[in-house]
Amino acid sequence: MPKTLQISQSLRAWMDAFMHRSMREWGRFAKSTGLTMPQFSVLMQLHHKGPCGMSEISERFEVTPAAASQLVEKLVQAGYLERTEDPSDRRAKLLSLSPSGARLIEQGIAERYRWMDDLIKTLSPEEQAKVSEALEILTRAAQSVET
Amino acid sequence: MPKTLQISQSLRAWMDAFMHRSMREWGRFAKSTGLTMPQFSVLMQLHHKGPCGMSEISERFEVTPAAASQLVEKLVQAGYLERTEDPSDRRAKLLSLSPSGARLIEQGIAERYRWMDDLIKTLSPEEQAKVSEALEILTRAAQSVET
DNA sequence: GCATAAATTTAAGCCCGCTTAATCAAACAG
DNA sequence: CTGTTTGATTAAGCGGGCTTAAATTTATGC
Repeated sequence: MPKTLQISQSLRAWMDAFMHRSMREWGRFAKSTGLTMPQFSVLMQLHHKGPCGMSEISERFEVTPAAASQLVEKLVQAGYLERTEDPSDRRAKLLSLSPSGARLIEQGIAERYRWMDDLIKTLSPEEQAKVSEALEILTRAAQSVET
Repeated sequence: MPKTLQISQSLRAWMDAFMHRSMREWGRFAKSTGLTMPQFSVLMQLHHKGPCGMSEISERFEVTPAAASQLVEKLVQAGYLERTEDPSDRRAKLLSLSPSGARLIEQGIAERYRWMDDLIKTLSPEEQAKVSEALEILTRAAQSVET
């Protein structure tokens, strides 16, 4: 088997195994907080990329500005988001996670990665070293390919 | 830095980078097919675990049997799922991907992993070998931890 | 064989996300 | 200053997913 095909297959196998678990767990966690997945995704986005404007939400999620506005409105009501006027353009709004929103996401991340930590514990030290190195390679490559 | 912490961090970094891209792409693809995420998830589940009964859907997605039934009904109507009587218990139903459903998922997977293949191409042969080995270790570990 | 339990389905109703269309306020171009 | 464009919001309406409750069919225990 050619190398490139082989690694491609290992990557897919891992991603398949991981994605299923991961998406289910996000869903569960979101549900346990009373948030819907779209709402949760917005919080995740803010956590990942930092504060942004309303239009960025609408673009990133590929929905109309109206939809974005309604989605954000609910999160503001729930106290997870802060929506302030953009000083440089008073038509625009600036969105950021509230402390409570940030706490929620941190907690979700912690829960979500717990099984991965358990998984790592089952590896021998040599395996851990190999895995660690490989992941750094991948992450570096992913950053350089980032759009 | 202790090994276990280090690998845990590399794993998280990679997963963060990967998950965001991945979930967005699944969403896009699902939308392009006219399916909703829950519908799509059911197809994915079937693809991943093979045929199963109605009750398994309801358990796995943590929804009532009624909800599962309605969800499946739409997928059957759309021609992506086949629903047959379980010969060993005529109350139960057996669900499996139709050829068209299988094709859909294969295509989604192919599109979804394209960027990963591009990513792999940027690695040197030695890096590819390391990554490949590490991913096999992880996948094996994930399977043995599987609930 | 009969009462009970189990696997699904159907129907009614709720909330949510999304869209389009209309509205409003601020920015901008002449 | 005025007409236009831009960013956001609101309202109305559609379809989806979900739940509960009721109905149907098939298995099971005694």
